[in-house]
Amino acid sequence: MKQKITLKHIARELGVSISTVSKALKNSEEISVDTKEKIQAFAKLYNYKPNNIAVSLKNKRTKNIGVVIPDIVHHFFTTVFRGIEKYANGQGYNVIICVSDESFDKEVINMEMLNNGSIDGFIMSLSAETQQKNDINHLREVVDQGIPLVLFDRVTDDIDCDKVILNDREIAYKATVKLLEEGRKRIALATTESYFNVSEKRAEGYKQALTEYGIELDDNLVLVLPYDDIKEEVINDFFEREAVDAVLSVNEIFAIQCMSVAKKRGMKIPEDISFIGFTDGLLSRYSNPRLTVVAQHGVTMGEEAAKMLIDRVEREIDGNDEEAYRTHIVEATIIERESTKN
Amino acid sequence: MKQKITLKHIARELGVSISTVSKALKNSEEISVDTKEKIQAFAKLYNYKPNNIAVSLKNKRTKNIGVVIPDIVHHFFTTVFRGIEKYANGQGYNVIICVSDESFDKEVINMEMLNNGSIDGFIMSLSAETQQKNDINHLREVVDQGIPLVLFDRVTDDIDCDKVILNDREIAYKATVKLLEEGRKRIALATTESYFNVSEKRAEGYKQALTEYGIELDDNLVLVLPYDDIKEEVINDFFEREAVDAVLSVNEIFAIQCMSVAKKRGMKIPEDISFIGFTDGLLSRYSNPRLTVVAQHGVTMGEEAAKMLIDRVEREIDGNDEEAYRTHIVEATIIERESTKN
DNA sequence: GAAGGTTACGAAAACGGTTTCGTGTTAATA
DNA sequence: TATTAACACGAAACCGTTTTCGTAACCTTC
Repeated sequence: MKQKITLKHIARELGVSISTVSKALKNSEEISVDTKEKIQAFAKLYNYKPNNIAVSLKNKRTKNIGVVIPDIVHHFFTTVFRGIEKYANGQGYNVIICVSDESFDKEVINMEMLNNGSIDGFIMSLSAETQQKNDINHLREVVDQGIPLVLFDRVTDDIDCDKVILNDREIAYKATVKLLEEGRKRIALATTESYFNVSEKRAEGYKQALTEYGIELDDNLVLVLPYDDIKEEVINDFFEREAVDAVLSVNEIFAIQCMSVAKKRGMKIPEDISFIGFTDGLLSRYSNPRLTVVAQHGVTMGEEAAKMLIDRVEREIDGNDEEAYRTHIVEATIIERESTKN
Repeated sequence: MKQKITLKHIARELGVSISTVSKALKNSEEISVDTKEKIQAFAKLYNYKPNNIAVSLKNKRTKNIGVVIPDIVHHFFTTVFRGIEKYANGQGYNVIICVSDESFDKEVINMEMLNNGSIDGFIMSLSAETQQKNDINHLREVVDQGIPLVLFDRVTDDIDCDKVILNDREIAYKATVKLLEEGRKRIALATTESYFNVSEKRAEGYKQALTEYGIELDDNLVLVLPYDDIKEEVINDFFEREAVDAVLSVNEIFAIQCMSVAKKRGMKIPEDISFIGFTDGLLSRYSNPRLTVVAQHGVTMGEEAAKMLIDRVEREIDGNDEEAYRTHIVEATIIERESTKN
């Protein structure tokens, strides 16, 4: 078991000082070519790698970014994370990830765990509970400390920082219009229980489209489902109660489940009823019929978030601090598959 | 923007030495109650948090663990990661994750990025390419350096370290037996192209069961599919060519796709044909019919891997180094749903 | 040959903690 | 009153780097 080698070891072994070794390995002009070659060869031979922790302490930057998300076993967050990781690694940054599990307390604890010098900045999407309570003191604190923060998807207007969001309202509007253009009259909205800002925005788009097409809003057509453990009866009762000829769903699970119930009730898709869901995950791709979806381009969102964060981190280092906060909007697209008419 | 406060600040402000502050905050007996109270109150007021980087440098341990996996947008790995993160966070460890994207080079680069003092140990699952080449010098190197390493799922026999694996052979055997007990005679195996050790083990179990039931092995019943971009025709041709009354699939995607083709060919599930897939993901749960699966208990695997790693890290610190390497076997279970007979 | 300029390197401070050891003050004891 | 022990704290080393500054030794130049 060979221990990691340090500057000190090299210096002692070669009979020079630590500073000389450090400079030589950075190819400093200060050191003679002979000495540099000797030191570099030795370092290479023993596979010297600077200790990152020491460098971090000295430089006051870690090249780590902290990601706090509500869930990882979830297609959208996974793809966003993929984007973050991809961009960050490309820039030589590592990614430390913590999962809040939709819990406010865990979110706070996670942030505290990371906010002790371990990271250069945060990328976050708020937990359900945080959004409900709208308690964002933990975010305020990091912003006040001057630690760069980028919020994505589940953001809050109450905090001033960089953000990456989807054009939720517009795309929901477009999706609804698409259903209307198919001739659908009674379009249901399958949405979440607790109030996520994204669900709200999607509902706005949905309503706007209906209104523009002269269709009266009917609250009975809004089906609110719990985040998990969805009972099929609930959906069945809904279909029993309401004559529905299309469903716009804020996620793919709701859409798939509604589709499944509709099929069981003998409805033909897309002849009798159309479906559009948010999130272009595996479920949509392999469902029967394949589900028309709103692709959220998670990877793009992640890359953009990482870019915004890293740009700001590096700007801070260079001293050009005061750049205004931006909100980047990622354009969702509709992927037409078999659950809607063409 | 208030800067983070350090021991030095507190010391200066309170007119004591840094050592006194450090000790007071650790509630050392050496410091008088008065002084301690004063210092602790001050620290609390200014929300003092020790700088993790400095502590890491001093202690030579980071309380970070590095996870390198082939893919994150993949249900199984995601659940394992969830388990790792859960256990690790509970023990006060953070998790840095890198994705190798099934590429050998990226795997090596990722490990090098982390192996410079940033982490106390690795948890890994090998990339497809690494398994193909069976080039494991990068693993050897970290093991030689005495850095704890835990391999899970996609492991190699050629490296001596802690491992967490599934009882792949046995569970594939059981699944096949289940199909045989249903009276199935021509059981297909849908498997991957490149040779993953897990696919191989599953194939072994499959073959063993057939042999024990006196059924001659027929290589024509083994359907090898590419990892992505599967063409439906390939599967259709397979069904056209071979009379198949059951399919055991090494993952859920293959199973779902085969099921979809079988349905299109007019076969009744599970009357005419049964399906069992590995991985209890969303696809299986929401497919039609719902797919009977082998649950790999990813969270358990992740927790176990994290536990093994952290135990070893902490043992090393305490000096009781030489504990033999273990291989923990997680028992998969079969979840019966609608794609098999009861 | 004195003044000034390079060259090539080392000493030391700094990053923010932890920890060992030394020491001045006070209290207890003989 | 002298000795000693307990108490409360500070100095300093250390973790592994980076970086500033100082300085011998040599080289120019007039």
